[in-house]
Amino acid sequence: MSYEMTLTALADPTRRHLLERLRDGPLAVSALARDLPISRPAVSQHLKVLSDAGLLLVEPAGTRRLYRLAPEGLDDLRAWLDRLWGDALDSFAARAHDIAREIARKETPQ
Amino acid sequence: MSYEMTLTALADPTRRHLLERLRDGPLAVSALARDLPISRPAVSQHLKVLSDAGLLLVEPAGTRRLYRLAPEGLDDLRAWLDRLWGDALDSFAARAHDIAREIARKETPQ
DNA sequence: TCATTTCGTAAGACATGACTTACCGTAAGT
DNA sequence: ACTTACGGTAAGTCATGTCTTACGAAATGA
Repeated sequence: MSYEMTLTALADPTRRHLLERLRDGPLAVSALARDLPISRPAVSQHLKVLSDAGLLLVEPAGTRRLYRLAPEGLDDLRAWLDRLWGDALDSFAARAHDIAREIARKETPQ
Repeated sequence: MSYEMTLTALADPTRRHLLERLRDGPLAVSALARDLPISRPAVSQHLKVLSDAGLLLVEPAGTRRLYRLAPEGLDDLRAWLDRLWGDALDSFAARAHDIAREIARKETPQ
């Protein structure tokens, strides 16, 4: 949902591995846990974090639960990144040296 | 540098706050620490993480060190996000229900 | 030269989060 | 009804990371 939760979810290597495996289509929990060095409950916990962050969707299929990437899962994060690294950044980069010299002469900021 | 380090750096609320403050231009360490509820050394440690991840550039100015956003700091992360949430995702989203029904009938995967 | 300011690093305390095993509920097959 | 397979949750352990204080190095000004 929020970009904060998205970043928290993406910060873990195991969770990134899960996302990359789901890149090729939906998978059940046991299938995801099969080639990981951790227990199945641990995978379930990671899947919960990813789902709560809006990155995954679940679809029950019999006794199994199929997880897949949520198409709009990255929207909030992308919006935040775009806002942070916006156009103003480029102009500042161009003026960086001038600004630094001003500051060195104590004209700006603390 | 790597998108892994970028994600680790962006996962912390304090570091995100630092980035947002630097959105408006370069600042020194003490200035950044002034309106944060943590000590100045803690800020220095966060700035090191951000710099190591390629998100910040440093420019010495007298006894001070001016930190600013690195214009290309998000490039690797953006590339990884684009690859993960690629076009194939949409087609899978469209076929999700069909796939789920196949799986429920045990035709696909574990 | 001496004092002051700014900042990085080291060492240790503490909180957070990623694991484990144990357990329970649900769906499907016999 | 009984068994098996699948998966979520709880409780506790352990590692990782985020703080703190203490200290030292470098630049500035008197």
